[in-house]
Amino acid sequence: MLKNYFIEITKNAILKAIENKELNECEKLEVELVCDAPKNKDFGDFAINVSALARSAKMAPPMIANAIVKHIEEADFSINVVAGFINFKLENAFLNNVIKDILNKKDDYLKTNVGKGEKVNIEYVSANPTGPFHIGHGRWAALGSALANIMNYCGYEVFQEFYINDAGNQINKLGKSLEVRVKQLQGEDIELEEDMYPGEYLIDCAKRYLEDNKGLSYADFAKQDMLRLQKELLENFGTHFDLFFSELSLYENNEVEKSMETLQKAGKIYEKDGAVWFKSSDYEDDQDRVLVKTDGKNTYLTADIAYHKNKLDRGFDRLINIWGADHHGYIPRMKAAIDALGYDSSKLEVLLGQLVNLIQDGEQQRMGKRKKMVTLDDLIQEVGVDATRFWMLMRSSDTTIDFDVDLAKSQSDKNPVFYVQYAHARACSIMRKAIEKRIDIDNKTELEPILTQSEIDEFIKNPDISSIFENLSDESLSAIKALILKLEEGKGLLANAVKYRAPYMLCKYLTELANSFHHFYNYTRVLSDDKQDCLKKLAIVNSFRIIMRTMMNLIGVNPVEKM
RNA sequence: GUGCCCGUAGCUCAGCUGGAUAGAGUGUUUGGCUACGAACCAAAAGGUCGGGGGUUCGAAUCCCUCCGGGCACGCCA
Repeated sequence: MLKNYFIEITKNAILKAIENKELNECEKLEVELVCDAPKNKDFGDFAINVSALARSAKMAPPMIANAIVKHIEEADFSINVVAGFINFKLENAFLNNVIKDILNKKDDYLKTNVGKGEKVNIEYVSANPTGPFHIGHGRWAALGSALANIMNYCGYEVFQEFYINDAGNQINKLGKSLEVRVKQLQGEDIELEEDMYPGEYLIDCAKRYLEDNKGLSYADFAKQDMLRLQKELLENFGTHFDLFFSELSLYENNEVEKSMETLQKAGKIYEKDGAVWFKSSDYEDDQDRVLVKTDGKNTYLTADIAYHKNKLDRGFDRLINIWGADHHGYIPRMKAAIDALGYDSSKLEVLLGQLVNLIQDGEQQRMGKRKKMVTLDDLIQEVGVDATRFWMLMRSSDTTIDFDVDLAKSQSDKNPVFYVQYAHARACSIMRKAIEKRIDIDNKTELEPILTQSEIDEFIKNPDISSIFENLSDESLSAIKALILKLEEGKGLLANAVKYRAPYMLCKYLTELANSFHHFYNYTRVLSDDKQDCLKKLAIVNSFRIIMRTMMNLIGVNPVEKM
């Protein structure tokens, strides 16, 4: 990465300057120098601010900068100093190397080994199998799968998991609700009771039950039916799980019992008021938690402890759970349980996402509290998978999303995803045009294509685009430089997105990159009869296409070639 | 009351490991298609970075405090 390259150079120069007594010793030599693009492009392409050294070196920032610069040899770049900033301006050879590198590594160009092979389990969505997903689930599905993709791409060994909450009381309720719906279809005069599931989706489920109940109970049939629908939707939404883990199986395999025993042996369990308690207040939790209720049934936590033990026993170095912010109070007890079981709770990382508010008819609605709620399925039908995913991912997960359904429908073509896809499709179109036959407008005769695919392939093997930096307009030249630098930025950006578990950074980057391309396109004619010139510019277009599709694939948005 | 998240342009949001003139999309106004996709580009206008204090050469960014909005504080899942 270019930024790190300049930081290295600068650090070495600092050492030399100190050696020559041109710079006072500074304690904060190990300070992290930050390299960024200057606000003002006239200063250069990258800038390092040395003001951070000012205090310990007891020198004014400009003097420090000048002392350092003496020890940097200009190569493919030039330097100028403004105040405490050392500005680097790239020469053309630098840009040429970026293009060469991208065309050489193709879809692997953005890879950095951040993960170092660490085994990570990402658990997300994990809904009850009692009905269709609401829009909020869509956020977790998009976030989890995008995070899994970028971590996997950057060197983690990622395993994606969905925990099926199929053991609780809600399954009985689901079964009873289905029973009523079935009997209604059979003509019985019977109504749903107060605490049953009112959704009309169970009517369809009842129809399927009547067609073929497979010899299952109402509850089992409904559960399997709902789970099947959920799985279908998730796959359709570009979200793939390696494992759907059943809560019920923890009971069937006695794993709940075993983890309870482990806690017992650790002395972290006691009885009080007819219930069994976990002494989570021995850790960071502010109070103890019930594991077995007075009615003899387990709480949700009890099985969840066994589940996390199961995950840890499978040898993951790290567990990432994606939870809605409404579950944040649950974190301390889960961490306490992991510690009490004898594992390291720092292996558990909980990514809290703020909720999605649904706005309908100008009114805010609480998720799942209304009968006529909009499901994720409805939304996808209306605006499509790509637009939905992009919309869910483009905001930091720390921000509550107000999802105005009507706005999303009416303005679906204003969704930034189309801007991004358009840029990619445009680039693809240019690539196509280059090898297609043309029509001469004046004579209405057919002309041979400008280039053949094999000519392009040959050029791409060892591209040299240096010469196109001559003979271009100022606008065109600066647009090309900006585009190439933006392409190069992708690698560092992706590494950061992984580090901060923040796929939204990719959306922002994609929008910026698309803008750089559109800008470039506007000032630079790519196709012409000059074959060599064409090949060089196509190399840039192709590089753009590669970075674009790599990033889009990572967030699960389809890099369409035509639209 | 306690804990967590948020408060930045009319609206939706970036920027928050402290650094140059606080950015983008959208909306408004204006200019740009006889050549590769105008679903595009460019320009203008638009700001007490919620208020106040503090640390610092320097604060949207760190600390304290207050205000406003959201979420959670179950023997629900």
